[in-house]
Amino acid sequence: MPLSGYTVGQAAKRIGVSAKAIRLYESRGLLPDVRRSESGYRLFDETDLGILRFIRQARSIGLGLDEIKDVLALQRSGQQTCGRVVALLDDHIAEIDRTLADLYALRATLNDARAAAFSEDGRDGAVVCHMIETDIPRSRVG
Amino acid sequence: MPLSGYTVGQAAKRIGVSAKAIRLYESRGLLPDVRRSESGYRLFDETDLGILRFIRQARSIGLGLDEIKDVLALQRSGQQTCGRVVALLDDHIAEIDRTLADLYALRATLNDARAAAFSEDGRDGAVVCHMIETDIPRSRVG
DNA sequence: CTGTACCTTGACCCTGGGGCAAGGTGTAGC
DNA sequence: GCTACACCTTGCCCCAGGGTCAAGGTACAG
Repeated sequence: MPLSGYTVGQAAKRIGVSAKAIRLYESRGLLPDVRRSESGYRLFDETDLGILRFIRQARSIGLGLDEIKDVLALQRSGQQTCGRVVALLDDHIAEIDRTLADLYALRATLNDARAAAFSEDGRDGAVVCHMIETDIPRSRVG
Repeated sequence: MPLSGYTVGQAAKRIGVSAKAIRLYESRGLLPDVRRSESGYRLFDETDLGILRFIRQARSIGLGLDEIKDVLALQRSGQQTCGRVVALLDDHIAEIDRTLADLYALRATLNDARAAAFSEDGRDGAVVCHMIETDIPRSRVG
């Protein structure tokens, strides 16, 4: 029985996503009502590929599968999705800013730790890494 | 039978880590040979608390449990840990720099997407979000 | 007919724990 | 002693976003 439409592997190759990822999207409800062949193969049409491109784009800018699912549901119901998408983008931008700030602080901390790691410990003459090794008694460590 | 030493909950409170986390550390081999009471309760001494503080510190600067385990093993074997720790820190700093660059690019992309989301689509007069909604035919979406 | 390339579902693995359940234990009050 | 309650034990499932492997069915070329 010849297959009309794209199998999951073909769709994966065209979109640039793994077949496993596509099955995951379907199982999470992002890609409902995928046609099946008599033997159970998924058969994707151009509409499905469009949705998959959408998902890939949305994933690439950090949206989660649940968020993407919500946007897709809005689209399917004929709603305007711009407001929702912009809100999601704003949330993600804000979170990225927080993450950036955290990473900068972490980077500074790591640099300090790196510098401190070379200093000598006065307690017992051993060279230890101050920033990290705070209170491990030598009795049980060495 | 009165318990001599800190139970997992007491240790957790003193260190500022969840009891569940402490059990995880033990199960991953970061905290070997924890003493047990006759009834099976974990009993932590000051040495254990020192190791737990070490783990908390190391976790706070982004080291993974496996990495921390390696450093602890070096310490237990009497090795100098500074070199290893510095190498780990360098790895993490480099990865943070990569992540920072990625996040900056992502932030820029999101800002572009946000701006583009407000523009109108010429195809069918509907206002859609260009950056994301690329090719989903209206036939099946709306 | 056979080879092999692809498909299916299912289950387990990763991080670093969170949360829950069933049952044992420590301790205090009465 | 009995009870109440907090805390402990182990074990299992859950989170994101899949990766990887297994057992078995299917499409297609030669």
